[in-house]
Amino acid sequence: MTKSGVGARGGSTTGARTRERIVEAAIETLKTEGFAGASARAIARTGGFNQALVFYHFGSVNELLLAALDATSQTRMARYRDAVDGVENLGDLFRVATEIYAEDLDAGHIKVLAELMAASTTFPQLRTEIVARVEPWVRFTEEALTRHMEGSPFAQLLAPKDVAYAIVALYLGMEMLANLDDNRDRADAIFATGARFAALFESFGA
Amino acid sequence: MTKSGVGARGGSTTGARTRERIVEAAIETLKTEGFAGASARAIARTGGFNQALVFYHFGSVNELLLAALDATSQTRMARYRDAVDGVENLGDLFRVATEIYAEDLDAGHIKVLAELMAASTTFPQLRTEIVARVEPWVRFTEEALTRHMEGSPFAQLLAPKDVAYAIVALYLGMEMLANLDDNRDRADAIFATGARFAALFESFGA
DNA sequence: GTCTATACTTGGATAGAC
DNA sequence: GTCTATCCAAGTATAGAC
Repeated sequence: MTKSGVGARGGSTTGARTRERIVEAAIETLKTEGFAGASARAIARTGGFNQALVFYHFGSVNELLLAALDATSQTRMARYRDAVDGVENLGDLFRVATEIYAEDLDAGHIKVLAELMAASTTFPQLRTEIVARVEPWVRFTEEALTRHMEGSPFAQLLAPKDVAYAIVALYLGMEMLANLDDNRDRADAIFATGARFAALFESFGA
Repeated sequence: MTKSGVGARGGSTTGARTRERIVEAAIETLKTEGFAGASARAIARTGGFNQALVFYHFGSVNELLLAALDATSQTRMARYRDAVDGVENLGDLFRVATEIYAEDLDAGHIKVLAELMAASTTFPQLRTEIVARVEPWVRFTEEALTRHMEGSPFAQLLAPKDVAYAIVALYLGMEMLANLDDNRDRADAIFATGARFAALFESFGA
């Protein structure tokens, strides 16, 4: 509703840059302080700007947080798309997924999503919005799987849609667990296990 | 710190029953309103008692919420232990896990944990406490797996500890996703896929 | 478009009556 | 051990100056 005046010229006005700064600060605060700590005041403190700007540019804190989720999702999706592009087989897919996931974990990208998902219990208005932002990830995973599972003898056993859903769930769960004990090793071990499995699959498929 | 006077006789005084009522209300509120909605006042409203009792009996809201997590964890652990007791093979294990997980999802048992895990980002004091309460679940899963994977040709490929960690992560993630879109079907599909896999494993092992 | 000031609300927590 | 009353801190959101 409340929007800054970005003209039809498409140039980035000062207002648009401020919006970006606010979104960045929101992401950072969400990562380090969690949802309950991501108040307008805390976000403003993080970004070094005025608290009232949040409401001027985004109307409410929750709307800002959704914009923050949009921003991370977009950059992360681009990264994943790019990385998955050069993949030739299921083993490669696993290796690539392992690497990027390590990035995610270190940088806390998934945390933004996880925090907002948990918060959507308290703020039902968030739910629909978040569903719409999770769905592309399930679809992306499903498509990547479909491409590389075709012809595999496991294709009949495993519906890509289900596997994709499970993988997204696993990512979320690992993020939560890893953040809890500050231990990436176990997530790494899971990927290693998955990789061994993928290798096994391919030996059957050959 | 602040504790009600439960005497050495072990009988349940009125104070002890009130504690229980508060814990139950906390669980209920956490499930329906989420962490951000689980204020002392909201919990008191749910349980029909006075808000000040939370502080008298538990010192702070967060300490109450941890007590709530303890309570659900205990009853759920008992349920899982009981159900897994009669299991003879990996296929059974899957069937049983599927059934109880459906209960969890419907009743929102895991939600209590998921909400508190997300909140632990904001309240670091919660973290250590929650780690201690997650660990038994990983261990329980690991032990159940170890019992039924022995002798399987996959035992060398899959370290029970890693698989257990992955399963706990998967449970958490599925809970979050299922609550998001109010759709249990996909979680069911994942279990069904897992069951087909377990059957495949056993056909190899026989 | 950004800042200051402020109104309003909710929640944590305690004191003191019962 | 429970309730009423209250204090205080923090947060959302808006009005109005700049």
